Amino acid sequence: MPEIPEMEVYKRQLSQTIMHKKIVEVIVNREKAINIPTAEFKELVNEQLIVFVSRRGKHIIITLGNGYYLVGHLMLGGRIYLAQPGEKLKTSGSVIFTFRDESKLFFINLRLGWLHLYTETEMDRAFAGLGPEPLGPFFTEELLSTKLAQKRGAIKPLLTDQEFIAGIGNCYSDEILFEAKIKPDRKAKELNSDEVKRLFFAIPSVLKEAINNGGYMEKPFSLGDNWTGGHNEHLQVYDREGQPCYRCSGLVQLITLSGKKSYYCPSCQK
DNA sequence: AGGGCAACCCGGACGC
DNA sequence: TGCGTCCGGGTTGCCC
Repeated sequence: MPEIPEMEVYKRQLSQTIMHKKIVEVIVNREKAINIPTAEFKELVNEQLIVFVSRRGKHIIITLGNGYYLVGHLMLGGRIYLAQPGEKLKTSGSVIFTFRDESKLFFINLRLGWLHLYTETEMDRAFAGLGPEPLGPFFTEELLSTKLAQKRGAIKPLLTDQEFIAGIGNCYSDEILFEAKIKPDRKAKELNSDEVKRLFFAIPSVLKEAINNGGYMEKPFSLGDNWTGGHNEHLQVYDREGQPCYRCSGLVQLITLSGKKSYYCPSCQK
């Protein structure tokens, strides 16, 4: 379930590999994944140049030469793969773009995930409800503190609320709370200023470390890529139920909060 | 407001 | 090896 670090790793690799390439073929194997009729989608995407690659929350954004935007959300299990010219893949892919140099960009396993073609207005509308980018300049301690004070619920589910902060999901919310030494069921508005400060610093610090390590994905982005997925063995609490905490040797516990799995160390998170 | 829940979807895990 | 069953995960929408 890609979150900011995984999408950022994709974004950086896409920026280095597909920029200024021209799309010469579009294959849509899964029509449900796109937002307009396939013929229209192909008409608007084929023959276009890739002019920019960016990210908003968990969305990847590919800007085309004609001013349209390909906006993708991988949801669960979705992934992106860049195949070298002539490289054969076992999976068919939900949507595939072939470039003039015969490399191919695969969007794979878009089951709940999607790849939409938007005008700028449509994209703005799609992103209108998203909270601040936690790695962006507008995410300040004061903003976080103010927003926390307005919320009655527990901090863990709040961190995964895309309207509260964009791009954090189930895994990194647990990792962030571990780093900040805050228990996931603590009420957001009851965090003291020291805890808010720790949370504020833990958010970018955990996300940036995960990005540097390549995120926690299982599959590479392309042949020879040994960056993607490097964070897997660095996770502190996520999916480590019953295993010793790396910080204090307490046992990592799993609880459910608002229907969300929440891993934490009961002895060093307060 | 926020918690609960169903729907979406199917790969992968598990049972036999 | 195979076939059936079930679960998970982010998001949306609807209910209370």
